[in-house]
Amino acid sequence: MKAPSPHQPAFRRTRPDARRLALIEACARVMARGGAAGVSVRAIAVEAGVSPGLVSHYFSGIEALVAATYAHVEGAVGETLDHAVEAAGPDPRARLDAFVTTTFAPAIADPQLLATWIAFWSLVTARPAIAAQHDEQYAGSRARLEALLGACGVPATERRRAAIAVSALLDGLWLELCLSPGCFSAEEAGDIARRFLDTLISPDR
Amino acid sequence: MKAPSPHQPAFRRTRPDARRLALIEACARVMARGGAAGVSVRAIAVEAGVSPGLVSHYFSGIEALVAATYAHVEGAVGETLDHAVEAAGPDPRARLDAFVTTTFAPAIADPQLLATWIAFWSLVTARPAIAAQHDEQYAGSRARLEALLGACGVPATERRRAAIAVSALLDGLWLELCLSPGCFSAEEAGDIARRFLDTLISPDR
DNA sequence: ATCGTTGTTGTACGATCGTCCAACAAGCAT
DNA sequence: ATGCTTGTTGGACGATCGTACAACAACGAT
Repeated sequence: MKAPSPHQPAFRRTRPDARRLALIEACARVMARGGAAGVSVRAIAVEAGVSPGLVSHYFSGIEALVAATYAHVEGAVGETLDHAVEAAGPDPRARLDAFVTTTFAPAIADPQLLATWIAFWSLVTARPAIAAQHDEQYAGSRARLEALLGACGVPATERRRAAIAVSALLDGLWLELCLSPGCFSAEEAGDIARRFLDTLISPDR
Repeated sequence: MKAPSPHQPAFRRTRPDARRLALIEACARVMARGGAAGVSVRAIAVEAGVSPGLVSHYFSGIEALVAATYAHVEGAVGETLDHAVEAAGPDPRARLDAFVTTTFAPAIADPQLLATWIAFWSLVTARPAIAAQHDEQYAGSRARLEALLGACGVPATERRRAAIAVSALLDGLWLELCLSPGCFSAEEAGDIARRFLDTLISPDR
């Protein structure tokens, strides 16, 4: 090597939004590995390969980073579900079934993903801002479900309740699937959810 | 005051099991007040009115105390549900409805109670012993539900699935009711669950 | 080639964490 | 009244936490 360069850079500068995203993804990995209790500024900095000071530079605190990570992971989950629904074609019921099946697919019903939710939930009760963020996320999730149910012929007057019910059933199955994966299978969860949908959607169409 | 006593006792001795229970209840109160993240040996000791060293004396660590607290609170919830079922009389469907209604009653669908569950859940992924404890609790909960469903005429071959489904729906509704109490009411949650039970229980009896 | 900006580093700081253990005293047996 | 058992205290200890900040260096502008 001719090596005219006296040294290689000790670090690389990055566009703020890219660095911010890297920190968020590092936070998600740390939570996935060590659980919600293992998150710390230093662990995240090591995971992202940066100095601990950077976390404070991009986020007002560790809680803000957890909240941003939740928002990011929730967005990714939403995209995965949307793509699955779109790939299912035009038939409304097929789209709803795809939504259910994907909810229990390995990419989403992941014990490591649950750690992000738990870390976020643990802040909901005490922090009003976090509670508001959760309400917003839940409202969005329910709206998506209402649209899918409406396309299947669920009357507008029943959509709200139906969406709350489906959302709760899916969440409950998803939670248990993550907490004790050996108790029942993703296929069973999907069957249970689809059978429930049968009772909500009138067959006369 | 004649006060022949030079001083009043600096502390009172207690039977080990009573002190242990007092620490568990103090842990539950601390979690209810400050969320799952606020639990610490010192906070629990202050809440229980004892010295910090006592926590280490009765429990091998803070995680063991959280696990014991979860077991205790879960037992109390189970008793509340059992009493409600018993008070509902002999009719199987009335007993099942009482189970549902009580699940969403203020005593159980309590945001502060959720903190205990979250603190416990945050340990499930990383600690095998905690995971085993959760599996045991879930199996017990499902068995109780299976018995109630069986009494309502759900065939034995379908009981397992039905219990998983009902348990998931109740858990999902309970979770959302705790996380954002303003989104829907306990009455709505009860109506949704009872309507779901209608679809599981054949009316021909 | 040099400058200016700003993303990044590394550390110091005080607070708080869980754990441990020797000393103490409350209450029962004698 | 006295001694003994043991529940209880209270602080020491090292580790780790979140935060703040002055110095540094990468890199585009000039």
